[in-house]
Amino acid sequence: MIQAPENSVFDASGHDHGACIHDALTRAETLCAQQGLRLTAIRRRVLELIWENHRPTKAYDLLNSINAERGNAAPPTVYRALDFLLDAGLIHKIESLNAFIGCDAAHGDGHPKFLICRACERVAEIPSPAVDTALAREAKRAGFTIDHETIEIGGTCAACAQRG
Amino acid sequence: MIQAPENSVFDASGHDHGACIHDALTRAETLCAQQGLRLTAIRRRVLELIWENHRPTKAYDLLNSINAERGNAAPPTVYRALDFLLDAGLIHKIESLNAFIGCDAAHGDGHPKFLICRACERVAEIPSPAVDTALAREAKRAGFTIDHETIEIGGTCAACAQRG
DNA sequence: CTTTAAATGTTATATACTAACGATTGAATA
DNA sequence: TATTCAATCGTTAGTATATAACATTTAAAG
Repeated sequence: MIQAPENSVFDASGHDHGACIHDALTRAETLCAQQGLRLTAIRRRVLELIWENHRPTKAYDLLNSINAERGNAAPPTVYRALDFLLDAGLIHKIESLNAFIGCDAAHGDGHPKFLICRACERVAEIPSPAVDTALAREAKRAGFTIDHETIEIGGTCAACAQRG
Repeated sequence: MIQAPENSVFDASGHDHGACIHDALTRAETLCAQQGLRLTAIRRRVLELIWENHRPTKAYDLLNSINAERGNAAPPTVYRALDFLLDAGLIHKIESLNAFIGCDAAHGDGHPKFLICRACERVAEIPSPAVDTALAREAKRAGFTIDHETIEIGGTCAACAQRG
């Protein structure tokens, strides 16, 4: 189990990880039901593995886990599940790590933004309307239409900075 | 030659590409001389190829170009040159494309930020103190120390939007 | 049921990157 | 200028990430 640090967005103290995973899956089921998407066994399991890990998770780690359980997965099995989950907005890809993390909807309506601690490998999905506004202004100035934002801030979280 | 669109940061009208490449290499030479870095033939040629392309350029495309010229390059040849150029701040890696682009210093002192047109594949490196400020504020709120920012905004540039 | 589109299995391959070690080069200095 | 030593480069091999293509299975809809 992850040791609990003490700051806000990275805070894991009082984090009931079992409930966290359960909630994420419930949200996924609700969303898929609403949108007429099929959360199949593989897709559900991949999502669950990502939430269990609660860190950016690599495709081949997922592949190994799936294979340990069912013994018959090839890369496309996992990549197709990941593509589905990405399209459904249930996970995000962290481009700078080639890894995937559950969407906790902390970005609200805005674009997702991540603080990534290199020491503990944990990721916080943060809202920041101010960043969105500033980027929207820059885009407008350039006559640029935004589709997607990749905002990944690498560094050190408070807990890791404190422990040296 | 790239057809010239008409907006600001993506503007290529009146762009003398030969001079642009030449300037970039001159800047690189100056910087390396100042810092006691060795801009060797391979490193220089890789940088030049990236600027000639003037788009995010893949490592293996560079490898193929080098091989067409000299016939004896393996992946490490290119990756080592890219590592050098990255460390020297002469190029940036676009994480969302696994590709590399010349640093045009448009970010000034701040972290580099990119507008990436999916239609024409061109990239504009934009300054935005407002974005930097907003992110710094969010990081501070979280007690997070920033090392590196990956900010890549995908979308459509004005010229591509106009031509449909 | 039957049909059919979606999902999955399977094989193969493309793309991205790195480790390790020997050979060469070139800058510093004896 | 000869020597030395660290930086650079060549080379082989391997690991990591991702996709193409097509066969088979599943399950939703008629």
